[in-house]
Amino acid sequence: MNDNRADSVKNKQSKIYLDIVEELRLMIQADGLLPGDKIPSERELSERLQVGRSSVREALRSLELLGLIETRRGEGTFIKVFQEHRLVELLGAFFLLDENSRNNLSETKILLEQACLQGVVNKAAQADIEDMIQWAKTQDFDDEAFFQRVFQINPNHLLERIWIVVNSYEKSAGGPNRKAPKQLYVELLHALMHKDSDEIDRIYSKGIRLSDKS
Amino acid sequence: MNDNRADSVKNKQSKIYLDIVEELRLMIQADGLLPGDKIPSERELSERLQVGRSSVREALRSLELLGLIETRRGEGTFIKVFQEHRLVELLGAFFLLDENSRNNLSETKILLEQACLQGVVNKAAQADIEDMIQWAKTQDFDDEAFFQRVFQINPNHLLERIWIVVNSYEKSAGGPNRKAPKQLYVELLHALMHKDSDEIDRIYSKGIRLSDKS
DNA sequence: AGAGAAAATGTGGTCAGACCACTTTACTGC
DNA sequence: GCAGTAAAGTGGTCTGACCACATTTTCTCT
Repeated sequence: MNDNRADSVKNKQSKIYLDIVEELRLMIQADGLLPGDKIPSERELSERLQVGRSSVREALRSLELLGLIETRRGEGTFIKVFQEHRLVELLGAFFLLDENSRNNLSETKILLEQACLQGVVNKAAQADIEDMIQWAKTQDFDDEAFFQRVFQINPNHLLERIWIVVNSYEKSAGGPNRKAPKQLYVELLHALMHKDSDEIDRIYSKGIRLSDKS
Repeated sequence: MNDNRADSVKNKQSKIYLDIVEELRLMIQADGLLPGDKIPSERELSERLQVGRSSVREALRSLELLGLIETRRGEGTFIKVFQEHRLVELLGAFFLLDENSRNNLSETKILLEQACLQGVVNKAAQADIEDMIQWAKTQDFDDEAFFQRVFQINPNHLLERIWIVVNSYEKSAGGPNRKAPKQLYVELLHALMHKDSDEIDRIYSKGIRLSDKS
């Protein structure tokens, strides 16, 4: 058996499908593939990586359940825009989080949101904030939708992605359903526009986060 | 959603492996299985659900990647403690193929560290801090090892997990090699013990994070 | 030549069976 | 009783075969 896979040489330590997940990650990274792009077919991957098609499928199905890729019968497999997937809800359905984890989730989420708000103050485009004020005035939204947008206008999208995960987890764990008066959100946006950090912190901590105590 | 295929009568609407995931969920719930418990073997599931073993494996491998189950060759498949999930790690690995996110690594890391320090002030056991002071005085360590320990004594281990990912990726992305005089770290620990938030922030931001500018 | 139909091709979806590697259990001979 | 070995059970992987669906190519009839 000449397992000539440049990097992992006969690495029986880990399971093949995990290797493939990693290979795919590298491949996507190397080729600069973006959401919507097509990745090689199962058969081609199987041949290229010198593994059975079933192993390739185990890897792809895993990534699909994770929401990272999407497969369309007869067409192919495509990279998916990462968004909130029902998967995380599934997690909640599987196992309940213990009290401690739940608190961690809540705390971490708040922390990310506070950091995001500061980030917006320091680095977001003023125009984005103004747009969001218009949006807030005309649209209906809940707490989640609000912060989703706030994270979008923060240039640090890594933070956004972490928040998405944590937020999903918290929801699936049956976290508190936060919802403050719309007015507060609008005030928060104005404070953001005026770069009034203290006011932002006050509205967020004392106002929006008031109702639920963790 | 008309996701009603429990009966599975020629219902080609959804993929088999997703059905199996759902079946497993119900099975676990019905039998009241807990972490550590063993679930039926692949072959038994295959027969019981009247599906191919490869489909069963696709489902199991997906759940395994999610960290919901654990498989041990020759033994079987077991339900895993939810705490050990690695969703954050996984998603993190794929997030970072996004070029833009890479630039946010340093910023996010600092943010996590600051948050961790505040968390230690508010919630860590005093004894842990004292232990760490002893450790710091007698051992040799670098910046990474120091914060690794700080995160460990912070009760919020979710934060730790996130940091681990961000940190490792920053390293692999060739981030700055931070290293402050040992004395500063010791001072930081003392400030932690005295719960002097301002001092902590000062030492961290102006001292330890002095050299590198982001 | 053009439009529509039919066939070929490509791709994911699923299954069955065959081995392998490893662990647990049962059995056997002393 | 005990050690050593055989058998059974279980996950890990591969191969090959179909099916279902979508796209592309080819063919046929006007």
